[in-house]
Amino acid sequence: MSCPDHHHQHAHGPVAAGRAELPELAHRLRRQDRKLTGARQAIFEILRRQRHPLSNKEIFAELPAGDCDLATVYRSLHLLEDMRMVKRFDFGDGVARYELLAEGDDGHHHHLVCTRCAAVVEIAECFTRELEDTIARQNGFTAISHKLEFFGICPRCQ
Amino acid sequence: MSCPDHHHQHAHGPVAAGRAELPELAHRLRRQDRKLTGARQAIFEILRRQRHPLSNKEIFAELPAGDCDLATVYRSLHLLEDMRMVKRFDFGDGVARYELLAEGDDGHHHHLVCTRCAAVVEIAECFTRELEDTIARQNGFTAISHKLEFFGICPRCQ
DNA sequence: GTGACAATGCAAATCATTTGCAATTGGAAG
DNA sequence: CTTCCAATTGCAAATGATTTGCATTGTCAC
Repeated sequence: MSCPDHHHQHAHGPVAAGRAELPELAHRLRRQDRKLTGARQAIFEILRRQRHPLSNKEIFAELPAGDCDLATVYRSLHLLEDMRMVKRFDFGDGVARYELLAEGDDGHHHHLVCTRCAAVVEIAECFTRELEDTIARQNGFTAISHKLEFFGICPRCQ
Repeated sequence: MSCPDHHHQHAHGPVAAGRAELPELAHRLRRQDRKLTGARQAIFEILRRQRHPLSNKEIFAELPAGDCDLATVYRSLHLLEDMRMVKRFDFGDGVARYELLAEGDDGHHHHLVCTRCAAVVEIAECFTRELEDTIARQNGFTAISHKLEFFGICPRCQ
């Protein structure tokens, strides 16, 4: 599904030019009998612009004046997560945060979060698949995955 | 990255610690003008017996018939956490779980959780302090720590 | 267009956790 | 063994995040 064809990209004016992502969203939605609605496009855009984990509320706040209900934001993110277009992260504060996922990317990476100001830095993978496999094998588990986040105090908060 | 070996069934506190724990609890409580109450003892006992992460509700359920209020369980665990006698874990399902901590032990270890039946296996640390330091240095962070949990499907659920 | 069914708004419902407050209780002091 | 007072607790109501029922609206295949 990496077809970068975009012969009809004028749904929205202000949208960054040269991006094939929206049509892809539309395509992936329709393939599952889902509809490309204004709310979904807007949410998608916000995630594309803010390339770091955003909570439902933060996304809702970015939405142009009451563009849609908070409940719709929740529902949209669940859908996008099921469709693997978005990945959920959990920083342990009881709030789900989401990041856009590139097609084909499983989005696996980690973060370094400041415990004072909540600044977030992305961390490249530093864990071998090998280790996961070893743990899986030793315990007889399958379909293994892991969640890893780092916490500390950022330079500015020190 | 180089991961020595890890095993399940790892009890994080020497068995010997078991006996001296209650008086220790009392001592540590009094040192901070805190009281050794029935509820706290009971909760402590439960955690000592079930050596694996328990949620507030689970602890509450183990408590002899309405021995204390759920709110008290929550309050007690916060207190024990502040006193570092208990460590909180987060499996990403929006429920806090706690494990007893041996004196002096920072309780740092991870788990392998079955996504079907929620079985939990303890995993020994397999992450070098070194890596944490590198990440801290590269980003200018201090007081760094991390949270890591593994998920998969256990043998019985496959 | 137009109908079918997905999607949304809104409000009420859940769930985990917290908190206000009055009534209790541990434990240091007498 | 009382006494006293801050620490605790029970209870109920309050939070906060997230979910859901339902009537209405919006998309899109035909």
